[in-house]
Amino acid sequence: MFKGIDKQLNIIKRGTIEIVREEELIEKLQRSIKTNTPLRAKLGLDPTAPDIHIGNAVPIHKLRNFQELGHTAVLIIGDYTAIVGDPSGVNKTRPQLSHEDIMKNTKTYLDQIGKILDIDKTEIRYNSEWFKEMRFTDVITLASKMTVARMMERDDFSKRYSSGVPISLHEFIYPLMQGYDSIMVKSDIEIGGTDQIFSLLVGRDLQRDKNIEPQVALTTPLLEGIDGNKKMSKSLGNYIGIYEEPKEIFGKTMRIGDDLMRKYFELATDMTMEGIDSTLKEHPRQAKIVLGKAIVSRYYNEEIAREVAKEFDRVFKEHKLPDNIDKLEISASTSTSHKIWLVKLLVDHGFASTNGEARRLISQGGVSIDNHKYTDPAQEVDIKSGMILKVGKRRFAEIVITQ
RNA sequence: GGGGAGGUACCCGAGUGGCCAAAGGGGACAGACUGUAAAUCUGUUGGCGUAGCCUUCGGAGGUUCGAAUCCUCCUCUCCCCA
Repeated sequence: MFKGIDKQLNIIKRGTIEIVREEELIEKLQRSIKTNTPLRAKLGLDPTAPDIHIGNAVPIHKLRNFQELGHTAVLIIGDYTAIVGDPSGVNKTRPQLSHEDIMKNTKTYLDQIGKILDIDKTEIRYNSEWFKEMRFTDVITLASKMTVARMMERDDFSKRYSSGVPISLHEFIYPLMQGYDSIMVKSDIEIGGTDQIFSLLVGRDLQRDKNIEPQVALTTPLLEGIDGNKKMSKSLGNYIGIYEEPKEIFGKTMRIGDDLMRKYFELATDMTMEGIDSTLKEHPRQAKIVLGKAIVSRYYNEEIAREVAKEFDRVFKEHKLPDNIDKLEISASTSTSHKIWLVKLLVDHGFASTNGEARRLISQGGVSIDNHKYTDPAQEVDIKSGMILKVGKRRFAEIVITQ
């Protein structure tokens, strides 16, 4: 029923940074095979941002690997840990989320996770299940398992402390909560990004303290955002969301730096290492197209991937118009002559958020209609249906005048 | 509880009475170059139908012809002592 140890290990180890400890993982796998019992692989996600991107999808795909190997995927929705906010790797206290935000984010999370995991086979648990029942004395007891010195060994905390950035007391509780989750779901293996290692190890300590066999901690690399240097995150705006339009996913992928390609291939696609190696020998642009298609295929399908790649070439290589241009409807009643102030046109239809921004776009040569560039912010244009408005390099709209 | 230092635009950070819509950097946006690359270079980056006007420097008052800058109170943060 379960694959052999080597086969399983091979899959499990791809794209991981560290396994603490590998011997224990092997033991667990052996026992699993012998007793025909699936292992429980845990991944905790805090619904702190409403979207999943290909960076935080990395550990989710790792969880999927376990699921495909026949083990039990346990997904923790950290509706209580989200109240605290994971201090890992950040340089300031995270804002506390309201219950409504958490519930809203949870909903989109679950919708999106279905793109990666087999939801029906996934054990989904909310950590409010046990945390909301806790009494203050329980919290005190839990807190007693951790020392301040150990907490301060962490880079993120010690840096904040020495540079005078506040650390709130409740942030110390976070890893304890995450570790406590492991006890409650009887975790055999916990997956997390490399920045999670501390919390994962705390889980082991807490389990040991309760005389439970410690979980194996498995870390996956953090994926840099499309800017190429900072960790991919929603708040930095350097992410590729798995729920974005295929052409957005593809376009954003094409914009990453060449040297980031290998990592994206390895962590954001299902391609084999051999396939990746040979693809990277091609012209970088060609390789990047393969990458873009692979990522789109992962969350949509190959046909859509082919289409967006084709469209991309049309627009940016052949400099033609895209196949599908968003319609920009203008009511005829706005003006009888259809003469409209360009600035107003841009602002009214979301191409700029303020008049100032629209003026800037225009005077810098970023706006054209039917290939005619307008550079005077005071410009009024005579618009007709069918005219093509272009803003910047990649925003297009076809003007449609409605009665 | 006592003492000290601070809160400046999206972020970091300069600015101690007028020359401040506020240096510099980062980010973002646009342009050039290109492979829509990346890197680099140039420009823009509070609002307003913009040679002008309006609103900003934690909050509320006050002094002054004039306040980010001085005073009072409030509030938040950091450090030292207890």
